[in-house]
Amino acid sequence: MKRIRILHLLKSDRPKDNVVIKGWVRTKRDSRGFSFLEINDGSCLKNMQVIADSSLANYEEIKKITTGSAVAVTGSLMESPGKGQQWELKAEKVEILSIAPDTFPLQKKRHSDEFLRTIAHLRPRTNKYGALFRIRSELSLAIHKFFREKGFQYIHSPVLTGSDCEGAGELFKVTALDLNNLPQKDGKADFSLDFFGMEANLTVSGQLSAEMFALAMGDVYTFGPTFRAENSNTSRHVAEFWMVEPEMAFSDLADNMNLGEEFLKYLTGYIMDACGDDLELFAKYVDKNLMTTLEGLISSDFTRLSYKEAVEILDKSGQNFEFEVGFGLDLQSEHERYLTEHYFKKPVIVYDYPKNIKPFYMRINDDNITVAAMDILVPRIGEIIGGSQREERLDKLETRMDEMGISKEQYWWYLDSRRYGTAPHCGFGLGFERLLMFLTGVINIRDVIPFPRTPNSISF
RNA sequence: UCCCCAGUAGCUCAGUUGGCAGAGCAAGUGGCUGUUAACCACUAGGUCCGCGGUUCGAGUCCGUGCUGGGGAGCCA
Repeated sequence: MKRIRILHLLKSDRPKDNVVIKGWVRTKRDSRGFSFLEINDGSCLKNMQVIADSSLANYEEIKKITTGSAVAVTGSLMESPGKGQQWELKAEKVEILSIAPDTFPLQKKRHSDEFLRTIAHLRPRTNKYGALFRIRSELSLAIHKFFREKGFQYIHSPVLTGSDCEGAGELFKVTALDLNNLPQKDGKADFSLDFFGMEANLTVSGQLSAEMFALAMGDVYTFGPTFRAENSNTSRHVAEFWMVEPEMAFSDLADNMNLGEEFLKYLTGYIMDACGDDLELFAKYVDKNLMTTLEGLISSDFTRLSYKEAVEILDKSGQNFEFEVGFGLDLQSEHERYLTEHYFKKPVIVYDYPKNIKPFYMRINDDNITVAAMDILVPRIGEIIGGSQREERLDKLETRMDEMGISKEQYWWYLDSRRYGTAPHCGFGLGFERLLMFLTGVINIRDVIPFPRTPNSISF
């Protein structure tokens, strides 16, 4: 008989006979003559309370069931006479699929996030991480739904790349050469003998691929893993993370800001709607202000101001910042958080940054000093979206690449898009994990990705 | 990579001035007629992160290494 998921069973509007559930025992409470089993199957936060009577043939075995054991229960769904749950399952058969020995590391009480990271393979069996990864799954779906409704097409940008893209961060090198016996040429490794005949890396961004496709298919997006080999040891960085990168043809920076704002509001509303029970756990135990923050994002118009105005506000703030504020200097975490958390108290979009702190592909403004860039800042996270209008004019792009010492030969294909039917276009990148942190109130990025990759840590 | 903090039972943590290694939960045994992170009693459980030093005596003080965390930079 096919198992029914606890999520669906708990939504039943009437008693049901002959149902089968399969899952893991969260806790067992024995009474004289019968036992209560709390079963969780991962389909939802709630457990199914199972009543196992001593009249069951294998009751002596049932009494030995431990936390973490896997069971299949056949029985009748009945109204529960006890308080705390509407339904319970009166067992007719309890099949013990496997008993977890007493070394099972999860206790019924709360564990620290630090400890759970050391058993990342078991943490989805806890309430918090089960809820988190259900939200992660729903959020992925919501991203596709948003773009589909907007007429965007999904592009699979490559994971292996020959270019280093915007020079964003350190690269993970990819090779099929024998690292213990590297072929040498002029004292260096000879990658002409490697699989691709040249150096290859894991991608740091799908943007350049997305641009090529936007200039063919109109509106597109990528959503996939990206890799940075930076030795970052913070609660906001991992070496492998997922990024969403939309790219729109025939659009300018204002369109880009509008899309970013609409996108964040859609996703936040979607999760509040689709993940009520799971989100409630985070509002209750992780961040008491979570719902206020999320509702604030949905209901407010994001403040839009130029980088120049932002610097003026910071200058006049009277705050004692650790880092200097001034035109031409990048905004630091503390500056971004001051703007969104204290000064405006809502999401903020900063645009028109000085060109010297931004990459080569951003469109130069008429002042020849700033570029058409925009960052969206949200409370608690800081920068959650970074984007720009791209430089579509071939001569300006080449000049800028020369200035910055970027090889035009290597990017011949990128420049081709500006030779043949170039058009204004723009896009942005959103760190998927950072969005999850914002939506759940979780403060460490290692806790919103199934198996985090950080310096010195790739055991799982 | 830099600055700061921490490491005691399977887990969460206490351990006073340097003087017998502790509690709750988990585990085991027994009890309890409907429990809700059940409850009650009992049992068992320790390389006090590693190495070195000071001392009559170190979980406690000093040095060093490792691991984890917080903050910063880099960035998403």
